[in-house]
Amino acid sequence: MLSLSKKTDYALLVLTTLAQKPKDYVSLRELAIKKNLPYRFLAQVARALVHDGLIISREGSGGGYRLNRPARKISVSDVVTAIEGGVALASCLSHSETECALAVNCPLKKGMPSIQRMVLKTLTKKTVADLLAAK
Amino acid sequence: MLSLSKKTDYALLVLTTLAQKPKDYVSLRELAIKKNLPYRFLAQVARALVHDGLIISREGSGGGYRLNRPARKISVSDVVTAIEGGVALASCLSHSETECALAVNCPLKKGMPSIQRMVLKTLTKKTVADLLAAK
DNA sequence: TTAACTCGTACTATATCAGTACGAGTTTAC
DNA sequence: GTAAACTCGTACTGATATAGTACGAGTTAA
Ligand code: SF4
Ligand code: SF4
Repeated sequence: MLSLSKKTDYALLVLTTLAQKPKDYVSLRELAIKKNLPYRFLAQVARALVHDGLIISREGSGGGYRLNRPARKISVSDVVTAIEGGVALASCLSHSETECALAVNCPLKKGMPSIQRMVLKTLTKKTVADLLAAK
Repeated sequence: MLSLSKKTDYALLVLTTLAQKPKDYVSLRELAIKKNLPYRFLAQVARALVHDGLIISREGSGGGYRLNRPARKISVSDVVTAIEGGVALASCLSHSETECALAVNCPLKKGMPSIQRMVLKTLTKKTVADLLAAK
């Protein structure tokens, strides 16, 4: 089943939650308890989002996380990239990994990038704000 | 990394190959040898495609596989469905699985279907014929 | 100084993926 | 009629990815 990872799902959940209080620093532990989610796991997710500059953290008492830019400027693609490291529908489309051995004379190779682009475009168009607006 | 499984990649490879000789029954073993791919594994993939009616098999000597309908009528979405069982960007979008415990009061739940639809639309629009045409 | 936070890495259990093993059944050619 | 060239189907296995847990260090406010 083609799907987003649970981490990515959680990430979107965190982001939409933060988007509802854009100015406040929200405690992750509090969120974890309220939603009954594993805090340590969420923390990993949140840190990845910080690392990619999607959210900002403030340490110490009274700290927490808040969005680093407006929700409408955070695309699903940004989130997938932060958490999963990007989109590569075929392994020959991945920058990091070693290229597929079949690349030479592969009847797909030429056509795949177009699909990849279209999917990526979809994920780039959809923002956290859109997710909330659909409420 | 968001990606299609290797099985799906192989499936597309098989389909584009068959699309090049739409009338002939192509031996899978021959293809496997030519492309240096694991035959048994490919056979699993091919059978799944037969099962979903994307290709037709003929047993016995001189047999093999051929497309069951024109390449432009076989979408990437069809292939993903045949091999991976579908697309469910979030687990609450899956028909078969048990629904997510967070579904009640989840700020994402309302917005996810729209993304799912858009991705699905992309995958439905792209056909095996398109993949070949990009050659 | 302690309580409420985040940061960072290492570990573990489980599920999925990728592939192999094995044998049965079907059709054509000789 | 039998051998060769195919597909069919399930069961198993090894590797990798996912979904967490464990543990402790560092930071800030009251
Ligand atoms: S080269 Fe062909 S087979 Fe290899 S990953 Fe790209 S598309 Fe798939
Ligand atoms: S309900 Fe919310 S959290 Fe659960 S799967 Fe759907 S989107 Fe993700």
